[in-house]
Amino acid sequence: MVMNSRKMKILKAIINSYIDNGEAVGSRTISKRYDFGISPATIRNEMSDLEEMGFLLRPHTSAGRIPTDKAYRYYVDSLGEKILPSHINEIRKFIQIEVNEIDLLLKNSARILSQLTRYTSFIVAPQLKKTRVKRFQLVPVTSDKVLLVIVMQNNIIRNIIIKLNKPIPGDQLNRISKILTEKLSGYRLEDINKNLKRVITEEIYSIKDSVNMAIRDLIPYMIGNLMDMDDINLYSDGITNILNFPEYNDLSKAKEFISFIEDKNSVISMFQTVGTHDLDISIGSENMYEELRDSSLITATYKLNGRTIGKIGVIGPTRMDYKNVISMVKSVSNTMNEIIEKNFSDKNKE
Amino acid sequence: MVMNSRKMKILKAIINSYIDNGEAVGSRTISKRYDFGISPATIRNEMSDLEEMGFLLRPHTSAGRIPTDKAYRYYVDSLGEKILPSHINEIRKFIQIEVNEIDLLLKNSARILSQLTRYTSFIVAPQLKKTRVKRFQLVPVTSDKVLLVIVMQNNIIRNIIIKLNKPIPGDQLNRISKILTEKLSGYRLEDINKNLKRVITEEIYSIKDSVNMAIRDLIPYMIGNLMDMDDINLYSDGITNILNFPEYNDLSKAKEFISFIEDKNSVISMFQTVGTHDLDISIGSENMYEELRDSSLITATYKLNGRTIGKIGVIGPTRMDYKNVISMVKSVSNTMNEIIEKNFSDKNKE
DNA sequence: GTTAGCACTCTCATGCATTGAGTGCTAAGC
DNA sequence: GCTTAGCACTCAATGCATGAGAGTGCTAAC
Repeated sequence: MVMNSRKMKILKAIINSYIDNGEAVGSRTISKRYDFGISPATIRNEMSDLEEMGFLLRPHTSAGRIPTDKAYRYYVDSLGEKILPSHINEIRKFIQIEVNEIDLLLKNSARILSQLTRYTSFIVAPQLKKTRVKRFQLVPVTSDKVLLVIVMQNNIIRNIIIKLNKPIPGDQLNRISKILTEKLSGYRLEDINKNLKRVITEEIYSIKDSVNMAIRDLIPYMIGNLMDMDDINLYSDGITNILNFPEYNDLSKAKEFISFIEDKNSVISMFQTVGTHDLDISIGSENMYEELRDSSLITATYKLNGRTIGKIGVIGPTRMDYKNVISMVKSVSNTMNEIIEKNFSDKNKE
Repeated sequence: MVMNSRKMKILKAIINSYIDNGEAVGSRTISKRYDFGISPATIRNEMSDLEEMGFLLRPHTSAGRIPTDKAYRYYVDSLGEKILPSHINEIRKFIQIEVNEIDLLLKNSARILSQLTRYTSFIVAPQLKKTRVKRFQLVPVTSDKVLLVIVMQNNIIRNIIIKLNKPIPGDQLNRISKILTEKLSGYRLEDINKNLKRVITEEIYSIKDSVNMAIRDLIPYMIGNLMDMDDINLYSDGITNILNFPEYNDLSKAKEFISFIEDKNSVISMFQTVGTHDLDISIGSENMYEELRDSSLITATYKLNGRTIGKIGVIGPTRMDYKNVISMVKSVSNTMNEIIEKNFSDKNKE
């Protein structure tokens, strides 16, 4: 049995109809709604073939047919690269081109993505451990606490509050900040923590300066805290959107799904199983996780200086409006790239 | 008709039973489960009285009776102040006594509160506008961006990134930070923004110093950004917990509830309608919001230096395990107070 | 004042027949 | 040989009747 253009037309019609209504479609429906110039009986024959080929299945004898994961895959592949970004203006307006804090950008992007698609959106924040440090600044808070502000080379900023055993005189903090910046800028966060730990410590310890003792006191706390800071951050939005879809009218199913996507760790490892292309689509059974066997996942990346620094994604039922969702995911990722480029790229290096 | 001790015993038995099972309770059930030494028929008479008094109602003739909001109110009032905090160790362990960032404390508190109660928890973060500033520190980010770190007198820290028109030389930033701290520390954030805006501006403009021009450039941006920072922050957790309760098996009801509590603004204004006691309870129809007519809200406050700075709350069905929830809300609020006292109070003033 | 007995009410689950959508097959038509 | 009208068949969904079960109110006896 081989696919031909008429089978293809019918398959697409079935998929579109099913995506619209969520109801199994029969031969008469297709014949009436689309004017293919062939009778329901003929369509029945073709549908029977498509079923044999694994593109359709019947929930039960007297229902119509619904597309299989294979059919969605075929459909999505046939859409190809033709899908254009859309809603660009809406997205830009909502996300704001001028955004200074990357966290806000990610949060807003997750929100607009879930609002546009009506599905659940996720955004994996950039991991900082591979990022290089540009500057340290210590700020006194109380007698036994200092704030360590870290400015990364990509202009992302992180705060760590460090509790000291011995207070460091306030007037020494600027001097120490300067030394830390001199000695440590350009290193990756993870290197400061691991490999270079000893080297750096020695180098800094050897400083002939009045603040030597204060630094000695500070360093261990700093190293301990740097890594805590870097757990992967995840933004999500529209988790309860799925309650609007008939496939989750079964509450136990909805709960299973929600408890999966509410678990930060499962979602993060889910993101690690998908590809790393600019756009990846994972349909139903293609997902590694049992809990997502009825869901599709559309992911894209966002970049800084050409390097992927994070991922965004939308999860919805396999009966998903792929065309639109793909286009929106593309748009949001493009817009994010543009904004990140503008606000955080190397061009802005001091 | 007047309440007597037997009626009271029966009413409490009915409420407890209904809280446990969520099923209307009949006279035989009470007679069997509790050994009151009276027959179902007698209980029936008493129940009939209680119904007349407005404490019970029947969903339909052949069902048992369920408590009204008035009954819950009576029940809760009769619990009085006797309820003791519980789960203290669990809470402390989870929240961590040593917490440096208040945001983390709030997030963790919301989580443990929803996990313990199995309902939805909320925490309203402290508003900063009434808080006084302790220190400013500017940190260079790029040539056209500086980071303004604000340390409040309660040791809460906020970052604002300010985009400049004219770059400020890096070596002037520490000097400017010092001037800003000298001139502005002790003022409330809102005063810096509003009333004192002009005065402060003039005072700072009058500084005879080489950095005068830089400050003139900075101030307008700073003032514009200060207020943005202060939208009320809300943490919530366990929103989907309600799906576990039979009263929300009706999906449309669940959706109505979820879309209400997912809307930050409704929740914040809801918190503004409840009392400001250490503990407030709002049962079913006592709530101002139509969407909460079947829900109860238990709120408490948390304090810093004896002044209420925020609220915490739990929302669940009116058929709520009041005794336990009240006790847990009390515990969490107590633990928060303790931690805040330890880590953020005036005692830690420099 | 308490309680056993009883008629009554109402929901819920079950079973059964009906309906309707959809299919596959066959035979006739182009 | 492809297309299609006709028809028997299947199966979920719907509606309806029925009985069981839980609970009540009332009455009369204790």
